This record gives sequence, structure tokens and C-alpha cells, in this order.
Amino acid sequence: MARPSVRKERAEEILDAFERCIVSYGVEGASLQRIADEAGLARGLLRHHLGNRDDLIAALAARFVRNSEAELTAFLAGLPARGRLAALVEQLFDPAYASQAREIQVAEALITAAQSRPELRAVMLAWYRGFEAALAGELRAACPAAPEEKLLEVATALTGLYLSVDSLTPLGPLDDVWARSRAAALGLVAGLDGAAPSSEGQ
Amino acid sequence: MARPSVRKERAEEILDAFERCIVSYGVEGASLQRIADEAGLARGLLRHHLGNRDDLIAALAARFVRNSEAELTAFLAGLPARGRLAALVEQLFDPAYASQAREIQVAEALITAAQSRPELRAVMLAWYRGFEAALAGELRAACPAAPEEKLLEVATALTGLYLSVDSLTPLGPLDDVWARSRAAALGLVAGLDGAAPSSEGQ
DNA sequence: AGGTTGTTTGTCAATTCTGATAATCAACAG
DNA sequence: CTGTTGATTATCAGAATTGACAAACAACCT
Repeated sequence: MARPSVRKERAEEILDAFERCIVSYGVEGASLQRIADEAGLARGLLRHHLGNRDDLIAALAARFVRNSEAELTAFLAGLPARGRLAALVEQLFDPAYASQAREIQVAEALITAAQSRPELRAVMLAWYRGFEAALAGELRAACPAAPEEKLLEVATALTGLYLSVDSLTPLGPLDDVWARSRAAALGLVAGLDGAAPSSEGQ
Repeated sequence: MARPSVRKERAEEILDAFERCIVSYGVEGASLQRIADEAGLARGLLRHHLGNRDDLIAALAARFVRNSEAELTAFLAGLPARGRLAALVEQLFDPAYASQAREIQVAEALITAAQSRPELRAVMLAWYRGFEAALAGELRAACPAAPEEKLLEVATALTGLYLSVDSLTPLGPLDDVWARSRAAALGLVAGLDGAAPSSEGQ
């Protein structure tokens, strides 16, 4: 019938640019003009493809949750069967693997924005709970003998450490913080199967 | 000479309002108008008392570090001699004591802003390092037998958990996250003088 | 070619934000 | 009371932001 649509691609590019701006300026500091410049598009196209500012934020949050859950699933699926938990922590706290650092900074920005945008609250809370639950699931599978509350405790702690270490990236490399967070995370995981740690050390 | 000055008080009120706006909208989303409304003052007075926007941010960051360090010192000084570390963790992760939650959210916002405002980077990095070092000092005094790297590891982890749990407050109460973070923190501290840790160096 | 649909550019007005200055008001000293 | 200094209000112009619309343009179909 008519001209093929690039709407999907453009929408992705715009949301990518939005994320880059959010990392630098926060949600409320990312103006439409900045986003358009960052995406290399005219500002009017943002409106054409995704709507006004609120629509953009809603679209970003929706895509963020969708992609984040997919990445997490893929990440967990890629873990080896043996030494699984160690590998999980190892990669989670590897600054080289931290291409996801931007994702986490976006998450933090969206959580902050939830303070003045209640419609984001449920979305981001569900995201957080999903992340926590996914880690808890891994821990549960690897340490079936550990008490449930202990599993949740470690899952919460791993999530928290992961969030915080990524949120510090604007301050610089901080390799020692990454290393110590990883060491602490390994210690927490090792404490799950008590005196019989399946695989420790690196 | 002349009329007594309220500059100090006004400056404090303005910076308080600035902090409240930052918690809701982030540093770049806190416009001068919003700050003025929040403080109940005319926008012109912000300029009169503290200068332009950059001056305000600089003043806020300076006050934040100053106050935060003073509060931390007072907090540590108020800890009991016996069961000191347990009390420290207990209060650090007590949502009731979380009047400091706003302070931490301000810290996170300033760290985010450091991405686009390099002059904040050194300030906030020093703040973070100071917090970490203060905790490490407490741990060192309480567990002189523990290896230094282990002390730093736990100090980093406690700091990270504390930052992350506060950064989630926009999502709601999350009492379980507080409780589990506290439990994990207590576990980390207990591991310091427990069985000889096979600390894998880095 | 002609028509249809999607894309891009340009422009518009309304609002907000920022920096700056001038004028007004309030407290106090002499 | 009068002058000085600080606090407050009022106002201004320039820039940025946002939402909205219209016209030009490009790709594809019949």
C-alpha cells in the first residue's frame, strides 16, 4: 500500500537517546530538545513517533522493564550448571561486563522520578521485585537446603549491592569498590550452604 | 550599623527547599522557581542570598558534605561501647531512624548530577570515601584481628547496602527490604570475628 | 502516472526558566 | 528624625521548553 514504516526503529533510537540523556541529567533534566539532539533527529519527530513527554517516559519505562527482564533471563540462561552461583556473582560484579551499568542508572533515575510520577511507582517496584525474585530463584535452585528467609536475605543483599555499585559510576572507575562488593557478595552466597560450599574461590 | 541580617537563616531555608525539590525531581529537575515556591520565597531572593544556579548547587553540595560528616560523627559517637557494631547496623538499617533517607537520596542525586557537572565529582567521591572509611574505622576498632582487606570489604558492602535501600524509598515503605538488608549486614559483620576467613585477595 | 501512506522539516504560540536590575520596605545607629 | 544597610518585591529581556499544526517530501502500490 504505502511507504514502509521506520517507526519501530526510530522509536528505539529515540528511547536509546533518552536513556543516554537520563544517565547524564536525570529524567526531569532530559529535555525533548536534548533527546532530539542526542538522537540526531528533529524535535518534532519525537512527538510524531512517541507522543508528548509523558508518553515518552511511559514508553521508556515499559521498554526498560521489558528489555531488562529479557536480558536477565538470557543472562541466567547463559550461566554454567557447575559453579553457577559463583559465575553469577562473578559476572554481576565484573566492571567489564558492566555494559549494563547504564541500565541500572536508568533504573535508579526512573525510581527517583517515581517520587513525582506515581504512575511509575508500580512499574519500577515490579521491576525491582522481579530482579530480586530471579536471584532468589537461582539461589533456591542451587541451595535447596537453605531456609527460605535466608535465601531472600541474600537475594535482597545481592540486588542492593549491585544497584549501589552501579549508581556510583558517575564518580569514576572505582575498581576497588567493584572488587570488594564482589567479594562480599561471594561471601554472602557462600554462607548459604553453610559448611559445605559447593564451589568457592576463583 | 544597620538592619540585622537573616542571610544565614534564609540560605539554610533555601537549601532545605532545594533538597526537598531534589528528592522529588532530581538536581536538574529542581528549577529555581520550584525551589522558591517550596521555600515560600520570591525567586529573586535565591539570587540575592546565594547567587545563580551554579552557586546554589555548589553551596548545597558543600553544606551536604559538611552536615553529613557531622551527623556521621555524632552518630558514631552515640553508639554504645558494648555491642557497638550490632547497634551500628541496627540503627543504620532501621527505617524509623531513616530521617536520613532524604540525605541519602540527595547524595544519590548529587552523584548522578556529577555526570554532567564534573566539579561535583571530587566532592561526592570524597564524601563516599569518607563514609566508607568511617565505617571501616569502626570495624577495625571492634575487630582488630580481622585482616584489613576483609574490613574494607565489609565496610564497602555496608555502605552499598545502606545507599541502595535508601534509594528505593520512592517506591514505598519496603519494610522487608530494610529487614533483609539489615540481616545481611549483620551477617557480614558477624563474619569479621567469626571463623578464620579464607580471604581470597584481589 | 496518480494516489496513498508514512516521514521529515518548519513554524507557531504559550509557557517556563534564568539572569539581572531597579524600586520599595524594614530595622537599626547616630 | 535621618541616613545607612539589608531584605523584599517588582519587573524586564533573552533563552529554552513544550505542545501543536501544516506543508513538503519519500516510498510504495495499482
